[in-house]
Amino acid sequence: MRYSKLFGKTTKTVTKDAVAVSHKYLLQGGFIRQLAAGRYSLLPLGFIVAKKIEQVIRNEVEKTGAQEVIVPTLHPIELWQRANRDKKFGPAMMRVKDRNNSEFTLGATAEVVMLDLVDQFNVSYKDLPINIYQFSQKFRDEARATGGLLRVREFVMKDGYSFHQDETDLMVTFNNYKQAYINIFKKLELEAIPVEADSGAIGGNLSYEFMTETEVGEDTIAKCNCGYVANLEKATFIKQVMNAGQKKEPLAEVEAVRGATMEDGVALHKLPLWQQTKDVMFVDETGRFILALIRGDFSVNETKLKNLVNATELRHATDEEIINTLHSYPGFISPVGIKENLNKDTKFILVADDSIRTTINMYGGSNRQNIDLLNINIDRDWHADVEGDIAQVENGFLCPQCKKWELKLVKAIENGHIFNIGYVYSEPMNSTFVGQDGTLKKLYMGSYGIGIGRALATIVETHHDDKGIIWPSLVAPYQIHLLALDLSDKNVQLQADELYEQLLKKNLEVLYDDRPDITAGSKFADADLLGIPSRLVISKRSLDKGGIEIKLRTSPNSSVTSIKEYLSSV
RNA sequence: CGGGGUUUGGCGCAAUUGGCUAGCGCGCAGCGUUCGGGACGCUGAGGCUGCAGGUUCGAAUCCUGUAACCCCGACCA
Repeated sequence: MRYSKLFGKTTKTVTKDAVAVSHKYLLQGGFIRQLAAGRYSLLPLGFIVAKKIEQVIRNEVEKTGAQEVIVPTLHPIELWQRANRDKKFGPAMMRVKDRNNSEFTLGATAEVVMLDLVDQFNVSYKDLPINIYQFSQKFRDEARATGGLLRVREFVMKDGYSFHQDETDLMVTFNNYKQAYINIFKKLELEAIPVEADSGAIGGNLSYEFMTETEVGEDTIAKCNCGYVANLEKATFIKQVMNAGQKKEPLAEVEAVRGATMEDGVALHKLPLWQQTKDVMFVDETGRFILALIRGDFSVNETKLKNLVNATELRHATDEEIINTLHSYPGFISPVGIKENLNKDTKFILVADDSIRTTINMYGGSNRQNIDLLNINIDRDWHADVEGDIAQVENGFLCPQCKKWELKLVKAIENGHIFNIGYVYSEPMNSTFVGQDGTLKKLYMGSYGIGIGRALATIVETHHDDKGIIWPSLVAPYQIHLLALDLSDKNVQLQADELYEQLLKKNLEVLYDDRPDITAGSKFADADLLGIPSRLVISKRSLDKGGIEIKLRTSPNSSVTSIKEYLSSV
């Protein structure tokens, strides 16, 4: 490609809106342009990279037996409703109507469409597993798009789906896919760690996210030197026993004129934070109140809580609700006696983090203003409806795996996600296959996604220097960046054009900077910015030295070789 | 959705006690000199100052409304 003819140019300045490095360099290099918030065009350079990433994915994924298909972008809303997905995905779904007033959703993911497709073939166990995938535009009305290509509202995703007789059968494909993803990210030179994760809106009981550590990541993962890694929504830690063995003292009521914070409680009672009860009141999407109880030095992870109590949405209860509906008082909520004060029609559940068992004689509110209770003990003074882990991991907490080292929280980008979905969709959609015994059985399902644009941006995030991008060779838009300097010199011009033609004849991917009136410095700067792996310079000077100068983007040094020699080496 | 901010040629910015023809740099086009790390000179094109309404002799500047975009948070594959 002659650079003079390439659509999309480099720019010296870039909008101040570009905060993430990848956003900045991709704009500056002419890889992408923004249309609207979270909606980007890929220019030729960006599109070539995207296609190369797709090819890497295609090659690896097909090793799992996956076959490529393509399904429509607009999905009949009824299909999503049948699978109960419209509620789970909710506001992130884009909806449109056609002229007949039929409602569609713009595909945010395609589990139900693929399941419906498979269903049409009346499959038997002999057909299974079925393993299909596509590359297609996905639409998600994200609350907030950020970081250029890192989180967008419209993007190309590779989404794969597999259908099985049972979980055992799925696990074969699932593990193959896991390996395929590991291979893909290795080839893309993205260090993506498989992390056990929450399945979120896709559903299912086992999922792995492939996380790449970067400063601009929007997810947080907990890591330990021993190798333990988990998404914050899933990560656990050792909750050390504090005073659990001690003697239980009698429950006592004391006056407590204090503020509503944990610190106020510590200051007033001169007792450790961990001995205080933390009482957080949530309301879920059904209007059910959820009192989450946890040791004072921990905090509640809302995703864990949601999963534990089967809620899809949580919000904090308002002061007004705490006073009028729950007959308690903000800052003085207590598990002791709260249920007895409720009206019959108030839906309420009391959840305790298991850390509550590591300490006794706790102190905290009494559901009345300015009165605290001392020596609160579970089982004696109150009972939890549900007990489990709802605690948020924090830096320095003890690793649950090795039980020796501290967990570190790091920022990461989720670049892929594979799900063991099970019967989440085949159940409501009644999707079945004929088993060996002749009876109908439910299809067991898995799904596997990678966002192309996000992978592209993550590569830039992790492969750049202060001058620009450094593309891994497999996904570089071109392999060779040929710079011709001194083009006013006829000889140089001739030799450069000739060299370009020769390289093309060898089927090499060459970007030829043939701009006649651009200074050397600009061409070098652009070459650094674009990040093509190997740079060739042909100029009066290089020809005087015997040929062309070769420099790799990754190296500060260059060498000169004759054109003939170079051509025979590539 | 809550908090903060921004909006002036393609990009980065300036001009507000309301007042000349809305400036500057980059970029773009033409000519010339240059030519190994973002050269220089001259010339030129390019703006309904986000949009709508209002106040005024006069609005980029004041008022009202509205939209888009960015950041933090909430949310989220």
